[in-house]
Amino acid sequence: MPKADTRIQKKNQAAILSAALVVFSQFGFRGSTLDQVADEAGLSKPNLLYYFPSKEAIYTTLLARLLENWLEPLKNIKADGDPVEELLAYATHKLEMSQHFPRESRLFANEIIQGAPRIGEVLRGELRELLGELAIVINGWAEAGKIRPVDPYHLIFSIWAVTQHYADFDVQVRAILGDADPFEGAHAHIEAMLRALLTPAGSNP
Amino acid sequence: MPKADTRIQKKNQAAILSAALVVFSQFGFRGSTLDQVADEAGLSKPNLLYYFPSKEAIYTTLLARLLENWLEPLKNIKADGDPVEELLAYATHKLEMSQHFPRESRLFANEIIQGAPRIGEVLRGELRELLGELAIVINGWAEAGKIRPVDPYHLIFSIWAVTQHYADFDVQVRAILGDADPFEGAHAHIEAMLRALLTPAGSNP
DNA sequence: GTCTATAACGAGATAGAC
DNA sequence: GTCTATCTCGTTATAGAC
Repeated sequence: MPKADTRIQKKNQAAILSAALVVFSQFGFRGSTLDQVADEAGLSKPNLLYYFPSKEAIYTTLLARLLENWLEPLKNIKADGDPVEELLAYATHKLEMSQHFPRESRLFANEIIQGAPRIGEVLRGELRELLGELAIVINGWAEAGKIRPVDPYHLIFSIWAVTQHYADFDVQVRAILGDADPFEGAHAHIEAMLRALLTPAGSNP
Repeated sequence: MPKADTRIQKKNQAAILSAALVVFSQFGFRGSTLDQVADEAGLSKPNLLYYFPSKEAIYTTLLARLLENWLEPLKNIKADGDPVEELLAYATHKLEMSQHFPRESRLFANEIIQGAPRIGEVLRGELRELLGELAIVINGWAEAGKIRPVDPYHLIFSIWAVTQHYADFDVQVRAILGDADPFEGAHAHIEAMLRALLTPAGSNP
């Protein structure tokens, strides 16, 4: 990102990043070419490299932005809220991210599947720490009898898995469902699954 | 696959496919190079192309083999078995595939994320048909009161999602869990989740 | 700031000796 | 059957005109 000065520069930078998201999320870093990104952005290839020093720089800029949005919802789970509703709200938010930002999800998935060479440190650092804190909260809820006992880590993994599945495996989901909108049924199913798992025995009908 | 005659030929073919699985599952088709596959296989690049006519041919051979193992467990769900146990056995089997064949899972994930250009027909054809039949079975179980009412498609999606997550997002799972073995906790969690969701109200403690 | 042209390199595939 | 050498093309990145 050389200079973020004029309006047209910001616009071109945004166009490049938007185009790069489309391409990288489909083919991964090594499978994508600058020609594809340039075409998608409506710019020439050298012009891309005027705004960003390298292919790598475009990709890492994209990843860095993504990680912020990725970690932020985790921090919004409130220990003093209603446990089941807090976790349901988190899962619903993640599902809506899959619905409205599927390319971001696939970009992330590509990076992880390939061994997370560029964000491994974040996973082992900030993400791990965030989840450690959340695990304590969830364990506290279980001990207080507000939810049924559950492994907090695998609970989060399963929320990630089922929500991101609808973005990352979108092609497969739509191949099977045909014209039906996946997300309506998905939300109802995930809510039912989490309520069945988490709601303590003897709570409401 | 030119000739599948002699023993050494079969061995080299197997070495190539095994090496190709390692490489393609990590970098995807376009991100992988024949040099990498040749190195991994301990053969020269021209020698690879003696056994297979092209890079594409190696990849599609791998995909075709994978698809058989991928679809087969679905067919083993028996309509006359105990519903909850049948579905649990299927989920357990899928989880064990993630544990013992994670590269196959990542190869499949790469292909789907990139839009399934080579297996889209299988998804819209055989897989869709298989799931249609299974959905009828599951709906029958629900109507007979043997499981709680559930959307059969999203139930299968969620089983796929949570089991494959442990292979495809292995790096992230291990970054968070550290030294702990993911699969022990995973199995217990998935079983608890499915039993909570599926077991009809008023069945055993 | 944006373009054409091109350098430098990597990768899929082939030729031909052994 | 397997190798070395090479052809050819696609890709990243740069040089330099406008």
